[in-house]
Amino acid sequence: MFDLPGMDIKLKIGQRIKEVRKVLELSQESLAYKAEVDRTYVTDVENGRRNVSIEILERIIKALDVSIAEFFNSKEFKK
Amino acid sequence: MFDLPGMDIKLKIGQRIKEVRKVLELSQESLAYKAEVDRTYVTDVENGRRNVSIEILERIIKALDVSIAEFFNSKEFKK
DNA sequence: AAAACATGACCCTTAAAGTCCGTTGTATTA
DNA sequence: TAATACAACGGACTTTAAGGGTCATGTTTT
Repeated sequence: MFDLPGMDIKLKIGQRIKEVRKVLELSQESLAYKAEVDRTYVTDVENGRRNVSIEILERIIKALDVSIAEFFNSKEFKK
Repeated sequence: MFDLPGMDIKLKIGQRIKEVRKVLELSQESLAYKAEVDRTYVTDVENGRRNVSIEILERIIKALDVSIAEFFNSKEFKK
């Protein structure tokens, strides 16, 4: 995992989702199911190809069982 | 300012932006200019009428001179 | 070796995000 | 009385997010 300061926000979001998902030992598909989004959509988000809206992102974060504050309280989102 | 647990994420985002903007004594228009978004867009976001994408939100947060982590490290985004 | 599972990479609609032109209301200040 | 600054709102327009389809690939299980 990398974290350059000027790194694309979409990639940061993606890797953070993947990171939390892995801790929960969830597949992309079951995360997608919980968040009520398409399976391929989760793939795209994790790979930084989607500029997600805050409502969809909130659903995904909720499905990861963390608060929004916790989700963003990670190295790549500080400074 | 209120904060019900089930409150719309769009409203939470909006009031948080307004809160930080007021501290900086910035007008909606000059924030819009800094964030390179339309002036009417800032009004809409602050009033919870826009489902902002993460890229636009990042620009607004940057224009508020806070990190993304700091922005979301606020009561309404915890649990 | 085949089946089942997980992920990734395209491609393509349509619903919605985001832009831009206004106008209106209010408060302040000359 | 105007003149200025800010916020809110509307309508029309352009761009893109959201969602879905399909095929390919790699791993694991039977």
